[in-house]
Amino acid sequence: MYANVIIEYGAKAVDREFSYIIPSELTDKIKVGHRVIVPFNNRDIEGFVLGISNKYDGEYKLSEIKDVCDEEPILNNEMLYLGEEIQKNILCSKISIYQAMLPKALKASYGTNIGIKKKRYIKLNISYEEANKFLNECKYSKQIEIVEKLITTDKILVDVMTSSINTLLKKGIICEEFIEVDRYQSHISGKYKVVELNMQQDAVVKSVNLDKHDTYLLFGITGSGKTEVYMELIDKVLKMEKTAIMLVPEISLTPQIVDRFVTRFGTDVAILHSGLSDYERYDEYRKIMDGRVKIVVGARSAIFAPLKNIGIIIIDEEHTSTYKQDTNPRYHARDVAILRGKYHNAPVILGSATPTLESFARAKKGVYKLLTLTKRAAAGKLPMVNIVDMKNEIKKGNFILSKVLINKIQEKLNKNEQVILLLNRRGYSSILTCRDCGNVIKCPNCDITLTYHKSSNTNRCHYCNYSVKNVNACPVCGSDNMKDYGLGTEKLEEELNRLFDARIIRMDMDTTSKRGMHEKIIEAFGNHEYDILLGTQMIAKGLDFPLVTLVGVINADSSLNIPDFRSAETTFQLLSQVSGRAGRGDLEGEVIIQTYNPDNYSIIYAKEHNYLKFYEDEMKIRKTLSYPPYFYITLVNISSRDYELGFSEANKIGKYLKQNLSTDTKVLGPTIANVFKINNVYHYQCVIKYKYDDKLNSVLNKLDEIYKINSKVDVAIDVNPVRM
DNA sequence: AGCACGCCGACT
DNA sequence: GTCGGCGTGCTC
Repeated sequence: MYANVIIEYGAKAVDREFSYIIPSELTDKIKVGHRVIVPFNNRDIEGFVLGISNKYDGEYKLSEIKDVCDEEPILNNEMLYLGEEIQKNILCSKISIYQAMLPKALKASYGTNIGIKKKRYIKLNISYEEANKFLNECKYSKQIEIVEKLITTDKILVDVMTSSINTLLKKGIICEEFIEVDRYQSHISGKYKVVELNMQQDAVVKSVNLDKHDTYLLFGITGSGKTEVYMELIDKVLKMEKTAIMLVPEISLTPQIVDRFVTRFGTDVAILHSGLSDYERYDEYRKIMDGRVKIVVGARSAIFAPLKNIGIIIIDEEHTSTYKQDTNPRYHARDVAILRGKYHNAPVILGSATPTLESFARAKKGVYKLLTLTKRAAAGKLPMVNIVDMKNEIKKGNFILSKVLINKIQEKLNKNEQVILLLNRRGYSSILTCRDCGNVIKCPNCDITLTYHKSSNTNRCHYCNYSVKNVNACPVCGSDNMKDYGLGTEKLEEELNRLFDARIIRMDMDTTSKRGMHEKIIEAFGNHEYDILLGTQMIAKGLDFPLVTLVGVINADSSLNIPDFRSAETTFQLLSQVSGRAGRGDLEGEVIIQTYNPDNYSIIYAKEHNYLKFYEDEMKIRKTLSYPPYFYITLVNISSRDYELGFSEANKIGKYLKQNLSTDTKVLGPTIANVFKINNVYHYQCVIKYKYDDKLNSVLNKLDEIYKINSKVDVAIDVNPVRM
């Protein structure tokens, strides 16, 4: 018998199946999907069996499979099918897709050993009669104590072996039992309160047909109780003896969402997010594989959770760009969800207060079924939003916080209410410049300015992590007449501490890099141990604090100025989402947005909570400029350490695309990428815009084929990018 | 990806 | 005369 194996290496050059002989002693064991050890190029590596046949007609002298790694196949039929389908739409190696589906412990990776943790228990090995007889005869108090205890309790956990235990084991009075332990313990706080659904929520739940596949877009304003709808739907699915996947943005995987699911559904839930260690993740994953849980709550990769008999897939905050992986394999969880929904004949629910234009357009066309929630679930109304023109404030000398915002913060502090402030930039200041020679301090490896971090007194590059001690002198002319511009969260925190006598906590990548810090900050703020929470966009999503009555956006322009055709959309989404954090309880909330562009439509529509108007205006622009959802986009990124070579190859590729794609397809570029130099690698890009192009896939595949053996120039192809 | 060849420069 | 730089090519 022969097996076709894909090997663990993700390199494009070995992205194909290799044939091996299945030795006779393994023929009964090896099935498609099994993880195996094979000799490859004089060393042992791991791979997955993708096919088995009884003849081989190639000309290679084949080697034998060395061993099978697991009792059961790691990839089931559905996963194998998903791999096939996903590869049809995005360009990447097949192995990279299978690896992305699995926790580290189960990936094909020779030498990685992440095992199951077991604990030692002892229990009685003899009958109670015999045990009593032993107690009468035994004269060692320790041994008697143990046996007496084992008569009343089934088994005892043993942390440290003692001589008494060893003796009892040797005599055969007791025996050992090793039981798998669960290394992940979600700290559950509180009890689930049954929430009565309002009429709108109830209508939404009723209009989802759980017996067939359809994709629904649940368009519900912030605070309208989407999570309650999800839980009700999942409850119905469980009653049908089916299972459910619920995706949330990584950042929402805070105790807040986890709590609600765990308190309501208990041990039926497995949680998958990046905060887990490889061991914890393996334990959670095995619960899913073994069918011990019925619900999986997790971030992007949880869409691959090997649940059987799926009855519903929910993607919360569907507009979130992290649902698309930004490294190979560049899959979008939404696409995988729909594939799986079809496979299981189960509905897929996409939920958001600010859906992507693509999704909303599909809902309008009837491709998705539109469900809406227009009322806040609690008594509260949507918050009143005020826009402050910072151009006027600057004239008054208010560079960071406007007078209005300062007054409002003080007012809330006086009332013992809470405040959230959003500033989408970490560090202290983003630009350091020399007043004498005009030099701007830049990263030596990248094409961007260094950000000054006061707490560590370093200048850091947010692209390549380059870090250098700040010496407060110009590296060009030596002058110490340096000036910093640009506002970051560190400086804002300093300013808040100067202005207010309040308990302030900052949440950004720098304060949450340690494991568990994210949860800690959110819990502490939720317990009102702090009055003001300031942070980057990680504070914008999913948080629910009833005492928060004021949300301030310090600089609404930062996301507006990004050169990406979606910048208005992401700004609108960010402002709407963060505004939605205010006034979620009984208290009314308000929002203050500071901006230098008070007339920008995305800011004005966010103020008015008017998604539909934003949608209409933005769609007109997209139509004029031939952008999604009117056209599809594929981004071809050409990168090289060699500036000249990159340039010439990018031109070759541009020409090749223009000549070989359909005439209706537009090829823009090559141009230099958004950030030209990252880590000493120069990036160029071509943008392909198309409605339908049957040549595209083969042309891109050919391009990929050509450049996968080129070690000097790298070509990365991103189908339907979420960022330009 | 990782490793073996293979062909040209600075050293015991 | 050799050690070793990393370019090229192959792996069932």
